[in-house]
Amino acid sequence: MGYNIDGLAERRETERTKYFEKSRSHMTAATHQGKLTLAAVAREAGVSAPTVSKVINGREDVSAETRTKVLTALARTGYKSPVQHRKILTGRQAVEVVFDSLNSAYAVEVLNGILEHAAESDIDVVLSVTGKQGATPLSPEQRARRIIDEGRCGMIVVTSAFGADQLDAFHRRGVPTVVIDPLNPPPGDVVSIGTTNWAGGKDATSHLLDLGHRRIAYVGGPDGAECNQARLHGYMAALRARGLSAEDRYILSGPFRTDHGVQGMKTLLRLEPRPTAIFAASDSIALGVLAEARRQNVRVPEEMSLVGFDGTYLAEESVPALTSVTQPLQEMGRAALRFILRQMRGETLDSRRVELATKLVIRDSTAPPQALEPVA
Amino acid sequence: MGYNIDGLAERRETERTKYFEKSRSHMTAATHQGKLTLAAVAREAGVSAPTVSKVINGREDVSAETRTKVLTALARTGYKSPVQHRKILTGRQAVEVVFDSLNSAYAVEVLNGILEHAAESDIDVVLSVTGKQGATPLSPEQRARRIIDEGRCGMIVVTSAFGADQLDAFHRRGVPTVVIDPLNPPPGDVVSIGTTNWAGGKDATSHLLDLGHRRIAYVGGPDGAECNQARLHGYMAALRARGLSAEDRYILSGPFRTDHGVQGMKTLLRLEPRPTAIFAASDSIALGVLAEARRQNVRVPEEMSLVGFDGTYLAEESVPALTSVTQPLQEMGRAALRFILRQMRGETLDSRRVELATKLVIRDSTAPPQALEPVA
DNA sequence: CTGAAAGCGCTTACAG
DNA sequence: CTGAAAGCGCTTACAG
Repeated sequence: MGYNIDGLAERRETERTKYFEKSRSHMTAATHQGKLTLAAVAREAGVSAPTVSKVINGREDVSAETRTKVLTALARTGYKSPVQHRKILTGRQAVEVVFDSLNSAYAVEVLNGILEHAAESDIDVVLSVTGKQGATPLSPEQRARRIIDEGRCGMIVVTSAFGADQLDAFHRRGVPTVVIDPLNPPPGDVVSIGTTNWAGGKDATSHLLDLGHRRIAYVGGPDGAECNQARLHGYMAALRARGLSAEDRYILSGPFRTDHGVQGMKTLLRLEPRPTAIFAASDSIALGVLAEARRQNVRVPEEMSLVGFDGTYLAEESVPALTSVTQPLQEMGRAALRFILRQMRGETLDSRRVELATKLVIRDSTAPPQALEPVA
Repeated sequence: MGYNIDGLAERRETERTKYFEKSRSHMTAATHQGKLTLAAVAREAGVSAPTVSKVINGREDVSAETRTKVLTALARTGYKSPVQHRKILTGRQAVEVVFDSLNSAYAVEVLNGILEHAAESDIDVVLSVTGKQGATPLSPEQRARRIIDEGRCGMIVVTSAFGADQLDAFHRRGVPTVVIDPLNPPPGDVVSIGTTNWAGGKDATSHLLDLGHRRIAYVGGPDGAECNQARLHGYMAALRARGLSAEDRYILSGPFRTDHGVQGMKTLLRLEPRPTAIFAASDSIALGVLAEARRQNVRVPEEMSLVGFDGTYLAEESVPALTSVTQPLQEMGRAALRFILRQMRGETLDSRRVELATKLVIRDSTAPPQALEPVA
């Protein structure tokens, strides 16, 4: 056998991780007795060893069908290349995590969830941030290669900087990959985690309608973002359910940032008639709305009700505290890692898309329209 | 050839590390032309390949004389096993980074600085957070052992959870370690990075004095924290320089958190005479002060001036924007990593303690006492 | 103690 | 697109 891996195995017998044990339990009878070689995987998949080699090395000259068979066999047997194998015997696993930026409470909460679950599972987290790439920008193939070379056990993507080609490159090479709240649906088989944005948008809007508001504006997120579209459609659905229709001029879009909220509020306050309530697509946007309201002496919630989205600590700490649609951000992070661990163990996933439930949390920024008394 | 190392070498020709280049320059003519295989080393040593294999794998059944010949040849040719070779060609170094928590703009900014410099230096960042430790709590020795086993190139500590014993354990084992803004001075030789807290505290207070304030309160950080003591002493020095003395009841302490600011403001507003200005030991504390001011309808800066500390985006985005002592947080992160890289390279450091300069940034939360007109 | 020979696991080149 | 065959580099078993 190659490169003295077994000597190592002997010396460090006690350090085998639970994974390794688990992955063994998924091996089929055929592979159970022998070593788990590439040839064994080939047998399992009903193809030749060279074909498995090609799939592992990301060659193009493999049919989609064969590739699928091989990937399945790889997952089922829990095959590890000698390098990975050695890594499992001697070291800790690490998951690669990539964020767009950490400058949002949203990102930090998701990261907290990942870190927590990683600590529990004894896995390292290798963090990087898009835009802070090294001197040499990498092609999707190179990046995938590197992830494999470094022996990462998977990839959590919380950025829109990775296109479908990149995600596909990870997936084709069998790197378990999970995308959190993607702007666009990821390609084919890549797992994605989101929340019930549509329901959240509907809940936020219904709450305002229940309070008696009829002119409700939506200060939305980026036009292209799927989560924003879902929230917008939830908003429209709630209006329609009461026989109201959305007015274009009450619907804005822009980045999930405070300054967009400031601009949006300026725009809305110039309208005649003004809306009496605003549903903001994120807490940061809502804080911008709130700041501009304060500058223009528009009292919240007396003269303007405001609902945010995300439910981060920003919502709790703002004055007035912000009614907001809470997303289980930590849980999203935890779930992402959980999925990767499952894929590593070769378990079959029930679904490629998971939506966790949002929950409207009512605080002090919403009230009936034209309320005369400040909320206590 | 084995495990695709050569294809890799081709594809990543440009990425060879200086390392590798160095080892090449040691190759003899014989090995220069071909690949540097174990067989080539054998030729060089005048023995067979199996013999070299035995030496590399630490077998006993090799004569001392033969072993010496082989070791010499190994050194002269710079032979690397496939695994090592691969690691050199593809492998990256990683620095271990430990935070107390990421739930502060302060922490995220420091982390941003680390990530940025890491990306530039092609180094991975392995992040963890204190309190989210795995199932098995590690002893200082075990933790140090693990850092070494995983081949980390260094350790950046932004937490008070590691005591002097832990830091010492890292240092004794030769793991380059840098502590950022430690609550207490780290032991002996460990490098620490901070800012000019004393000067910052003095600047903040002098600014308020210059505006004409005489009753200035300090809503401080944790009693034990060195950075807090320095800020407090800067505050007192500024007062003394004007012939004023600090009043105990104007000096509070507590955690660097919003709720402490809220409580502090409640306490101060009950005093008679009230202070006309507050120096808060962090932006989060200042935001708590600001929130309570709003609740109690105390206008800032007209009825109460407020200076924060940190200069994170929180200060910029608050309404009114917060005058604050800016710390170069990103630069602290960058500097920490820079120090580790230097220690790795064996450079001698001029100093075990670095203080970066703070800078007072004046925004809209400070004004002369009892100003009648709001600041534009 | 040494190394020729056999073997292992993976990859490559190429015939079909 | 696939896989039999050849090849590579390292290791092992064993004859001397």
